[in-house]
Amino acid sequence: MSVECPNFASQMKQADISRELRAATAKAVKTLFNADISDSEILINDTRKEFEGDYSIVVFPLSKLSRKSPEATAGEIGKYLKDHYDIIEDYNVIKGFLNCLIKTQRWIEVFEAREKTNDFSKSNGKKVVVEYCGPNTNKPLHLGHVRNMVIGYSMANILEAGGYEVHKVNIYNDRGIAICKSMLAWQKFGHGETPESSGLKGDQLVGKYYVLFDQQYRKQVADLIKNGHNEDDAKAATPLLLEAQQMLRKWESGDRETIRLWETMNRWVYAGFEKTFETLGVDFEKNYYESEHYLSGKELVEEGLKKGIFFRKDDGSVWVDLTDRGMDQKILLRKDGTSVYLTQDLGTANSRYQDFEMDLSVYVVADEQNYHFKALKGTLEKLGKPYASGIYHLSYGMVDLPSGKMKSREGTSVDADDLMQQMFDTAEEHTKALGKIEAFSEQQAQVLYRKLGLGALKFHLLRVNPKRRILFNPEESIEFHGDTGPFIQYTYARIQSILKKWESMGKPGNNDDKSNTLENIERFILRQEIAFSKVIEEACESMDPSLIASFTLNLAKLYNRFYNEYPILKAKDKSVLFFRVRLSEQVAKTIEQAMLLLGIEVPESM
RNA sequence: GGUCGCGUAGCUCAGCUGGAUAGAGCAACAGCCUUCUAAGCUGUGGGUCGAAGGUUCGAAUCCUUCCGCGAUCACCA
Repeated sequence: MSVECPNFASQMKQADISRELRAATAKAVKTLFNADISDSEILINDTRKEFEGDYSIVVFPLSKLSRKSPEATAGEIGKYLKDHYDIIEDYNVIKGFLNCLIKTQRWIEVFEAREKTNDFSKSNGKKVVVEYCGPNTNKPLHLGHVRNMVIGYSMANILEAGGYEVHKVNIYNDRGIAICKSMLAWQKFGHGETPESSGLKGDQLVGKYYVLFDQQYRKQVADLIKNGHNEDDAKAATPLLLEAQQMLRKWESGDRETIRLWETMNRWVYAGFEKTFETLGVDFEKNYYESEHYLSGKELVEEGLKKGIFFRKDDGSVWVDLTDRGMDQKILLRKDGTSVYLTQDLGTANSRYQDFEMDLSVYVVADEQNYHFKALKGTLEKLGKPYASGIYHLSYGMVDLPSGKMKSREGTSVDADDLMQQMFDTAEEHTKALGKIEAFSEQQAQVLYRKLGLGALKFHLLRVNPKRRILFNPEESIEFHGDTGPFIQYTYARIQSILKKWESMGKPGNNDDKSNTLENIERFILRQEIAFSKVIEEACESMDPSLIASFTLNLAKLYNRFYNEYPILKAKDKSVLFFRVRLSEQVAKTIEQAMLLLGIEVPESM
């Protein structure tokens, strides 16, 4: 059974003039020069603003087929197009570029088609799981997690717009030595402190003891060094570290008291994380816990051994040889039979496939783990797992401070909750300074500050290519002017203001009022509008939300130029007024959709 | 040392599978609100696209070498 539902992408394609032009050019080449060329081989650019035209066909490659000069070739193709396609108003040739001016009528038709396709609904029949966040449970979330979450959440939205059925999941690294350090410090120095008794968010409370552990630990190391130990010995021999290791062993052997403490403190952390997720506006369909999976993956190792893909060394440890893929040998089981990181991820990948049977599995994880994911994928491929090829590591660069890497235990990391609060405060300052929201209730104002603060923060993180490192200077606050989230939000709010005013005017204009002129800037806006679906496709293919960010920024810039240079509600001609209102409305819709793909909300006024 | 990534204006970044005189924002300077929201718009200055070769009609983009920065190559996760 198949349901015919409007497919955003395919309808948009019908309204894609550059695609029409490409097909027409291929036909022209066939007719004029009797040469075959596929549509995709024809390169079409937006005409640069210093020349007349909407789209430019790059003719250099075609002159090989015509055996004429680029200019002559362009001239012939231009004439053919103008004679045979009524979408061409005129053309001109400059060097090897054929600049085509599209008829106003065609632009209007395309615009009307665009107006009708404002939702994405058609599925591509594929499932994707997006794993993001992946925190340790011994400390609160920091700016690095924020970048991760914002990328993951946005990429999930973009994939959904691209037709995927999307499942967002989180993985909690809830066991190991790190959480034991927090537990031990709390046990020794906490005096029974709880989130309730201290008023601290649970994750902040647990993080406090993680930092405290490190401080006490350093003190002990210093003492040992003073008493004649060398540094390496001292680091390994402090009573605190030995105790933490002891605690980890007790945890692994299932010691009831240790497990109970671990459960309690993790519960605090999860409650704290939930608040941060809610404030940031991200969510997960399912949570995975390392504590439930760290033993799994062993069956896969058995399977690999049986198939002869893995091998056992003399000491009993099990390895996979990835040298044929330019990697090394990787250990899978220690000689005592315990599993390592890679083994665990083998196990989680497997159970994830049992849970979702996804076609694609996206892991949003920092680029320090590039090698690990290459090894994971390579190992699963060797095992012949059906989901191996669908593994995609969405690798992003870490966030640095001017002083270097963020380190939670040294207290140098930028706390996610603090940062968001700071953004809200800054948004409030800016807004109050402008004094445009007197009509707002306190409640409405708070909602606005949150939208603007998050808009600024998320856009700042998403507008750069994920694989780039980001330098965050706490001394310089994130901008609200220029190429920013609030600038785009402002553009949206401005349009809403126009639309409201238009309504209060009694909505002058109707569909009989056909405009037959377009300003250049209006054509530029339309050209940008109809590129949206292609940008979504590209963002899916390259797993890169920054493409959406650039697109949206450009659209907002074009609109603001238009807004500043031309009257909309004050246009003299009613048909022009009506068209400009509709164009504005459409731009607002696109901005809203695009921003939602980034996980950013837009305000009705600001 | 091996592998991978990055290097574009003072700063932060765009630049699609090679295409026109390399584009924005910030910062600096000069303009634009009795007119639809000035978180806006316009203009000016600012570049040997890390370096050198190569491929091409054509290179920031592709190839090679080199320089600089980072990550990784853990029986940590």
